[in-house]
Amino acid sequence: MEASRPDTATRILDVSERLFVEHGFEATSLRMITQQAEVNLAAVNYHFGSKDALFESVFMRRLAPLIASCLAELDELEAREEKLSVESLVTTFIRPCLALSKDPARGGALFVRLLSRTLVENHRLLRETISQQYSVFVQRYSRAFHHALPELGVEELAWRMHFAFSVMFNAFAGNDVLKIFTRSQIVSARDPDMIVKYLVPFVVAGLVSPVEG
Amino acid sequence: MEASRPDTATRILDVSERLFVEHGFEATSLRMITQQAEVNLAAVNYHFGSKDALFESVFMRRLAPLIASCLAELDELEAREEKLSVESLVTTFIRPCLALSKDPARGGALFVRLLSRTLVENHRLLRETISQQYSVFVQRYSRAFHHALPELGVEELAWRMHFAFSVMFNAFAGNDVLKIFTRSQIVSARDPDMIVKYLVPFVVAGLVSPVEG
DNA sequence: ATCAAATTAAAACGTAAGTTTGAAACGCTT
DNA sequence: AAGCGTTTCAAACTTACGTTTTAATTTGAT
Repeated sequence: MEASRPDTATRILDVSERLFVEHGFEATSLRMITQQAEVNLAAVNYHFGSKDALFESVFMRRLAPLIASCLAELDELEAREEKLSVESLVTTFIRPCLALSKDPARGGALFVRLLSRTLVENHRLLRETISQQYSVFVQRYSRAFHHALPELGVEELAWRMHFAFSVMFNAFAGNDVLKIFTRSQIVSARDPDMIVKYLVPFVVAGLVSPVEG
Repeated sequence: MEASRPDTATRILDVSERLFVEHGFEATSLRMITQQAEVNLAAVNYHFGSKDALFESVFMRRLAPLIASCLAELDELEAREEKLSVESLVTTFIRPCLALSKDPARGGALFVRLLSRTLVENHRLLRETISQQYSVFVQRYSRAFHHALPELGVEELAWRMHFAFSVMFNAFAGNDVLKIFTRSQIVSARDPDMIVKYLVPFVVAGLVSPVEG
């Protein structure tokens, strides 16, 4: 028996996710999407209402579970340990990202790249909808890191978290600044596990480094 | 006497730089550009040939001097010191970025954001033209970091440089992952000098952290 | 002042975009 | 099998895009 063909809406979501990552939102046309999804052009507007609403659907399908996974890991860790290590905190974020990256059924590494693109493109969706729904994400991690690194002031901690999530995020998204300048794809030919092997120590070292006098 | 109005080509470049950053290449139309630059629609194609060529001009106007500044700092440092510290190496990259960020006449922080967008959008320009012209950039930094951190294997060093440039780059571009989830703009309300105060220690700590047994 | 080159201007061209429409096909309950 | 809401389909609509064209204007050297 063959794998049953997903319904129209799902086919549209899957193809859109890939095309939005490859070409960006503006450069991806509904005709490209519907052609590759083998559905009628009007199907997008019928099922989602508009191209903008389609984008939001593509986005939220992956983001909600990812955030939930991170917070679940955080819950579990806080229930298990009294004093949280920075490395274990970092891992609560990295493990769900890693799991997502290795699971083609959930879009694999595609969604992290989409998130990255969307962040840089500064979509209205991010500024409005998501920042309201998931502000708890930052709050939880801020509290946890504050307990793990009590010697850091709030400003310094905010910066270090900013840097830490920035580098983790771009690592999973495969955004290699240096590949701009060189053809070698050594780093970008990414085995997700390899990323973590080098990523965690780097991030932890930056987070725990002693404050300057 | 009033400031003389720049010539048409310059006005187009200035407006394009801002609009490409704000809306991206695809979402920026020649009509938006020429309208805000107060020039005729046909001026873009007359002076630059095409929208693609305009983008390349916008991009190279800033990139070439920035790269040159970094390499000049590197030259100067290598001529002055025998053994290079990681921090001084990091600074050869950060100082030109900082100078650029603080100089509105050269586009200020705009160009770093444009570079960031272009990287994520994976433009043909980056894959082809620039990687050939500026591969020396990566080579120089790779050699310098290898001398400063001889105990690191080539693979581990490549990853750490990848992470280091990633976080520096995103810091200057103002790409704050966490701002997705929270309205507070504490981190993003960026005084460039503040960035450096916290950025350098973070990056250096990650780069020099001991290799794991 | 003149003339050739460079630049600006207005208008139109062909194409592709997102969206809408109305009919046909389908699936399910009765 | 009939009827009805849901979904699919082909086609057309409006709009905006990048680009080209042709003429008007400005510029600069003789």
